[in-house]
Amino acid sequence: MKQKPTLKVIAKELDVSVSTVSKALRDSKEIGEKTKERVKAFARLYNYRPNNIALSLKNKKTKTLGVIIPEIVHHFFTTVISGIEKFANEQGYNVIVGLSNESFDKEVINLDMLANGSIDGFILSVAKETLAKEDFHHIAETIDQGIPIVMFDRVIDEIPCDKVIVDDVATSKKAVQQLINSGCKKIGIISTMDYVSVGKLRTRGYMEALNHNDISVDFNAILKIDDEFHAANEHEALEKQIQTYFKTNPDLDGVFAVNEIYAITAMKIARKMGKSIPEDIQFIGFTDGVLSQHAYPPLTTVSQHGFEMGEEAARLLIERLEKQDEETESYQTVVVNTAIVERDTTK
Amino acid sequence: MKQKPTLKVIAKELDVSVSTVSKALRDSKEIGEKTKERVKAFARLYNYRPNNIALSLKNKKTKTLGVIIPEIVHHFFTTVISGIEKFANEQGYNVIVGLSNESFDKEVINLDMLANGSIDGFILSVAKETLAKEDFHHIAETIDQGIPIVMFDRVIDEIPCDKVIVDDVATSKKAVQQLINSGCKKIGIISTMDYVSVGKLRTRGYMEALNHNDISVDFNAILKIDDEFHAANEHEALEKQIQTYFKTNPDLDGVFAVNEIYAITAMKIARKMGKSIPEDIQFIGFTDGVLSQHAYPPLTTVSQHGFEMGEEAARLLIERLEKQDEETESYQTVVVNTAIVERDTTK
DNA sequence: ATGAACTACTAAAACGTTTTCGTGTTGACA
DNA sequence: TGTCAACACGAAAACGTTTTAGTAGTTCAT
Repeated sequence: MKQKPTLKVIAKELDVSVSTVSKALRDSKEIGEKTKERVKAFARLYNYRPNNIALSLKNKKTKTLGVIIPEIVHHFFTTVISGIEKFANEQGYNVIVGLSNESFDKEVINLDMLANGSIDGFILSVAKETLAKEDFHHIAETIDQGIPIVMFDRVIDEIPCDKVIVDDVATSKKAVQQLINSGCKKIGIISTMDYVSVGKLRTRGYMEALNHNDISVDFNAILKIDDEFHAANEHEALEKQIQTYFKTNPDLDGVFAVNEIYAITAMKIARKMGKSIPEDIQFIGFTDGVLSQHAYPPLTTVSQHGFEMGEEAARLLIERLEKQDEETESYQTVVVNTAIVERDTTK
Repeated sequence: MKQKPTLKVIAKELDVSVSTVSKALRDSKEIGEKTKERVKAFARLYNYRPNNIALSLKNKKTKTLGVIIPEIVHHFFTTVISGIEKFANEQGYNVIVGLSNESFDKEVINLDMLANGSIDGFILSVAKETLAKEDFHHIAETIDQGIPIVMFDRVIDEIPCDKVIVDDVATSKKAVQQLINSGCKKIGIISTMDYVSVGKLRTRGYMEALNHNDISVDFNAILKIDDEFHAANEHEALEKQIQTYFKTNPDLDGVFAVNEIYAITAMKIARKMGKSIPEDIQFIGFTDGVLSQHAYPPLTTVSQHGFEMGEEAARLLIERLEKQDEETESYQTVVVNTAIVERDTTK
């Protein structure tokens, strides 16, 4: 087992000082050519690599980003991570991930664990429980300690920081309009509880589309899924809620769902009730993932471009980190555009 | 913006020495009660947290694990990560992820970037390109530098290290046997190229099952998907290969696919060719993910218990890290068991 | 011959901890 | 009164870097 050489051992071995070694490796002009060569050759031979931790301590920056998301087993989030990773790596940054599992406490712990110098900044999508509690002190405190945060997807309006979102209202309006254009007369929405910002906004877009077409909104056609945080039978509960929803709304011929799972589950249930898609009832989902692509029939969705969101988030964060405190320009909110990808659940 | 207090500023503020502060906070009996209280109160007030980087440098351990996987937009891998995260967090470890994107070079870079002191050990699933090249020097070197590696799923036999796998041969045999028991007469397999260890092993299990039932293996019924590493049209290429496969094997009434995507894509194509599932042709996939659950019809799969694999991998790694060099017990290979979850693509 | 200006290097501090080894002040005991 | 523990604290080293501020030794012009 070869131990990693340090500057000190190289120095001793070559009988020069540590500073000479350091400077030689960084090609300082203070050091003579022959010594430089000697040092570099030795370093190459023993495969010297500067110790990252020591550098972090010295420079007071770790070159790593902390990404905290509610759930990793989720196509949208992993796409975002891919985008973050790509951009971050290109800039020489690493990515450390924390999972909140939609839990407030775990979010706090994760923030805390990493805010002790392990990372330079956070990219965060807020846990549902946190949104429900409306307790954001941990986030505010982190920012207050000088650690920048970029929020994406699930953001908090009250917290001033960089944000990456899609225009949920406009996009949803567009999606519902598409349903209307395809001949739907009675359109429903399957959304989340209002405390989830995106659910609220998408519902607003839904209503705006209806209003815009002089269709009165039927509040019974608005389903807000109440998901217990991590009940074991989560998925059964979801099915049950959608089932009763369809029963109370038998005349639905179009459904807009705010995520893939809701859409696909609804489709499954509709099919079970004997409806054919898209003849009897049409569907559009939000967030384009593998599930939608491979669903039966393939689901028409609005694509959020998660990869791009990740890249943007990483870009915002790294730019702020590198700018340091020079110019503390104000916070940006980047809106990445969306696209409806038409597949077989719409006419 | 409150700056994080250090021991030094606390010491100055309270007019004691740095060592006193450190000891007081760690409840050393060397320090008098009143001083301890004074220090603790102050620390609590200013929310003091020891700087992780400094600790890492001092202790020569970072308490973080590096996880390098080929692809994160993949249900199996994210499940494994969840398992790793859970176990790691419970033990006070963080997880830093690197994506190889199935590329040899990116794998090398990732290993290199993190091996400079950033992490204490690796959990790794090898990139396809690396397996194809059979160039494992970067992995061997990392281990040689004293950084332990745990491999999972895609492992390398030649490299001695801890491993977490499923019994691919036995499981595949079981799956194919199930197909046989359900009345399939002509069973095919959709696998990967042989250099992907799991593809090879699962193919072996397939053949063993046939042999065991005195069915001769038809090598035309064995499809080894040739995926260009990240061609843009990756998925189209896959469909095309499967399509010609079905054409050359018109009498297939059972298909065993080594992953979800292959299975689902094959089902889609079979359906397009007018076959009904499971009446005309039955399917079993490997790796139980959302895709299988929500496929139409819901796909019978063998579940790999990715979460458990992640937990096991983290456990092996952390145990080795904490044991340090005391007892260098030999490497373990943990085999996590599998289960066939029957859904609607088998009779 | 003197000093200035290079050249090529070294010493030491600093980043924030923990820990080992002192050290000065008490109090008790002979 | 002198000696010795016990007590409460401090100084300094160490982890591996980078960087600032020297410092010898040489060269060159005056």
